[in-house]
Amino acid sequence: MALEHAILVSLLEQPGSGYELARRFDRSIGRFWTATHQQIYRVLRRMEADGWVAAEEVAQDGRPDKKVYSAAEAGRAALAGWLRKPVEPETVRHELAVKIRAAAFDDPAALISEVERHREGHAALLARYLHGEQRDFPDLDALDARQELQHVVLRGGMEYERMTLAWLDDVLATLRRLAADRPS
Amino acid sequence: MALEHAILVSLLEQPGSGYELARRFDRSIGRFWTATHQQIYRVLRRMEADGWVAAEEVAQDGRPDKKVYSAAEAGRAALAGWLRKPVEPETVRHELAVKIRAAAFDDPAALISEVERHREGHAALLARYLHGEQRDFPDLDALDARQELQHVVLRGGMEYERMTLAWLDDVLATLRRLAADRPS
DNA sequence: ATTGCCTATGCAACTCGTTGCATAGCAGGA
DNA sequence: TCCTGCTATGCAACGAGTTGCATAGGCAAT
Repeated sequence: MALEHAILVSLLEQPGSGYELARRFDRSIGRFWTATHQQIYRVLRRMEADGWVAAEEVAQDGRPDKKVYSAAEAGRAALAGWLRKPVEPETVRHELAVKIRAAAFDDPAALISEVERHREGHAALLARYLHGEQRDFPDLDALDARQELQHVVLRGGMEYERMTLAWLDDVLATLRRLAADRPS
Repeated sequence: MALEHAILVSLLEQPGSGYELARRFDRSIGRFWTATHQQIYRVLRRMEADGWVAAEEVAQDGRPDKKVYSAAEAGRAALAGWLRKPVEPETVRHELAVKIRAAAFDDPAALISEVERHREGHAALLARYLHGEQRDFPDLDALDARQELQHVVLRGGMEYERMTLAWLDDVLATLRRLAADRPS
């Protein structure tokens, strides 16, 4: 259960309501840990019961009330404990790789447009990363510890997208070669 | 539900029992789609009921009987349909990235050994890929369509590991710099 | 006026995936 | 001899994650 820890990190960086957390998970944090608002609300209630976070009801004008959560001392301690515990390697689910192997039993050309679609998505994500870097890290020589760590994660995301784009080009070249060799 | 499709691909490449499939998922296929034997047995029963696979009981000598499955025509058709349907981008779960951002609220030095452990795991996996490539693709200039597609997926895995190793070196350098700057 | 979207939280039902355990015969080593 | 491990399948219970729906007021556009 790492969702708790992802929420704790997000709340330590900035307190917020369940709704706000859900939107953060749709944007920055969600690049490496996805969650829906349902999960977030449920886990927040459990974390509040466990004393990991503190909630404060905030009445608003012309909007529903919200509960603003912030990380409590027990939560910070739990996070520190988790940091020191080894984590298993991620379980991978790479559907496109399955499709590529499946193409051997069907028409390879049928996959080309799907791979192109994925390529566009990754290119757009890389562009978003680069844009976000310019906005959030205008001076890369003057970062504090927190920003240094955020930026090294961002660099990982950018390198992943670059590598993926190059690989998808490789896949496309392979599919086109196979389609030319044996036109079905 | 893509487990069905991963199983179909594996059975098209080579028929086998649930147990054999589980071992394949631990080795080759499992690099991009993980599954336990429990999932595989359950899904195989459902696929047999749907007519996607055909099963044949095989009595063995000195071993329990096994049910050898092979892909049926309906399964192949379902796979072809799936190939042509767009697939959503994968939901990412990158626990190490969460930990790195969490280190900002704790001691960055506490993460170093964990990152080194991950680095070793990725280096070992890359070595296994390279070894498998030598074994399964001795002559890269004489591949049929199926092998071409298997190899392009393997290239993706290798590139991913190389990129990850470089990134983890970057992470380690960053953590060590932060640990030296503010020794706690 | 109505429609649709945004904020904000939540219930209920479902599927997916994991974990622990059970059976059962055979092989190999201490 | 006992213990461990491999082949081969499966049940039962649980936890994680998804989907559909509900509420409820305000805002903006058609």
